[in-house]
Amino acid sequence: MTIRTRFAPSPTGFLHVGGARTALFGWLQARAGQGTFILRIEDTDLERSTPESVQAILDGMAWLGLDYDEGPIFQTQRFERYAQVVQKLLDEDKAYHCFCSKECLQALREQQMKDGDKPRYNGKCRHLEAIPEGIDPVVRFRNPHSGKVVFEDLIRGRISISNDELDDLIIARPDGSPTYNFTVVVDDMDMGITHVIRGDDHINNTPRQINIYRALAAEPPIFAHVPMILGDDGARLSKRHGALGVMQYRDDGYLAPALLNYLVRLGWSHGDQEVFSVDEMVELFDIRDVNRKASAFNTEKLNWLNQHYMKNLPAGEVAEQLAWHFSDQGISTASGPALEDVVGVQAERVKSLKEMAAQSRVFFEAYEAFDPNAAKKHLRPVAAEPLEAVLKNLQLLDDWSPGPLHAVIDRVAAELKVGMGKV
RNA sequence: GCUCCCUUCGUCUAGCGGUCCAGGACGCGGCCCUCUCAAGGCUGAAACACGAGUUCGAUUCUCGUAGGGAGCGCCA
Repeated sequence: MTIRTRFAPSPTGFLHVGGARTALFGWLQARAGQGTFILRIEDTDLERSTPESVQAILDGMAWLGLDYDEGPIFQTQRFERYAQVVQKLLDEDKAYHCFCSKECLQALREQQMKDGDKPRYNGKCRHLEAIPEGIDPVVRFRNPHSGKVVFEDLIRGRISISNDELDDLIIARPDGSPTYNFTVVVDDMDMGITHVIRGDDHINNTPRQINIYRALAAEPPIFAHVPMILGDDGARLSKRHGALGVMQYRDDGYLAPALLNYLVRLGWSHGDQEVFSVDEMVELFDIRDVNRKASAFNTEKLNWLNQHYMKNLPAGEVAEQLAWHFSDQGISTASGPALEDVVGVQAERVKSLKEMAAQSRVFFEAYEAFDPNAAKKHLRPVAAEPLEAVLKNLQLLDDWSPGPLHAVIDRVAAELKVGMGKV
């Protein structure tokens, strides 16, 4: 069987680390089996979906190097297909129109909660003889009343829930637009998805989705529900509490391979190995080895990995990323040492590229100001002033020349009795 | 409230009945190296949530308890 996986975010914000890890797992599973990885944008919520979010997701995935073979496929472009399937279910009496008002359903829910029951639709419109006038109905899926749904989750193991816990969910709104639990099924079915790898907040939706597959006479895919990621403090990682978009990590000076490595080790391991190249991940990863419990994001460890990659990746590769930070910080690197050399000297002193650029600023300014060929005559007053004092104090000014960078760094640092972070 | 799910050092994890008075990594402490800061080497403290049961033997299997999470939308 050729593996087909997909990542299906809804474009209502940036790509955060939790989503990125889910995408990574799906991507790895596909790459490992020479399968296909598909990107699908779940934008059926017209209210909250934005083109900016779509772009943010695309940017995030591109930065991480998670390339997809098919897509992006937008659900909003498949409304015709959904309508067709809804009609089919209606024709086969596997779905029905429901005329209950939102208010009525709300009242029902409250009553059930009050009685200590699990709120669910009571099936009032299941067998309606008279069709009420003047109401645009929703369409509900006729869920089986008896029996239970059992499935083998690749990560959680066997999960079973009895059908009487489930109610008849709405698959189409009065205006005909489809709802999530229905579109996922139709899409995954149409796209031939073999492994559905998604966040474990979807576990509870899975049984009802399986019922829809059955109604459609389709074989359900294999499911793998990955646990969520908690914040540094162990609390839920939410947008307003520490959740950052992956591009923020780029801006903060992290290398994509470091973030990827960190993310893959969060909830997954291969013996005692900590460092994985992308190729190794592809070779060793198996979704079945993913842990069940939620894990807390640990920035300290990410920092360690980031530095590891700054030191061990080919300097040229790191320099490319570093260049972005120099320009981001408005530092001219026109004159001065080669960026590869900066990486070579600075990598073991800082935790991020952003820091590396910031701390190298003084040297680039020095090079510019003390250019032996031209700058001797016109020291740039503003930038050169404090630096000049430092160098004079170090008696470096006389013999200054763009020599070995690390010697200068070491002498400046020694004089100031601090790490370069303070310079 | 109801249903489903989770539980090894502070954190990420190894462990798939005896090899575990529980191993690795980040972080933290100490020592060494060193003109500073790092980096590097060595080293130390630090965990099987609790209670029953199964078993000759449980971190590992079963069941409870406690704690945590998710879902219960005409959101995805």
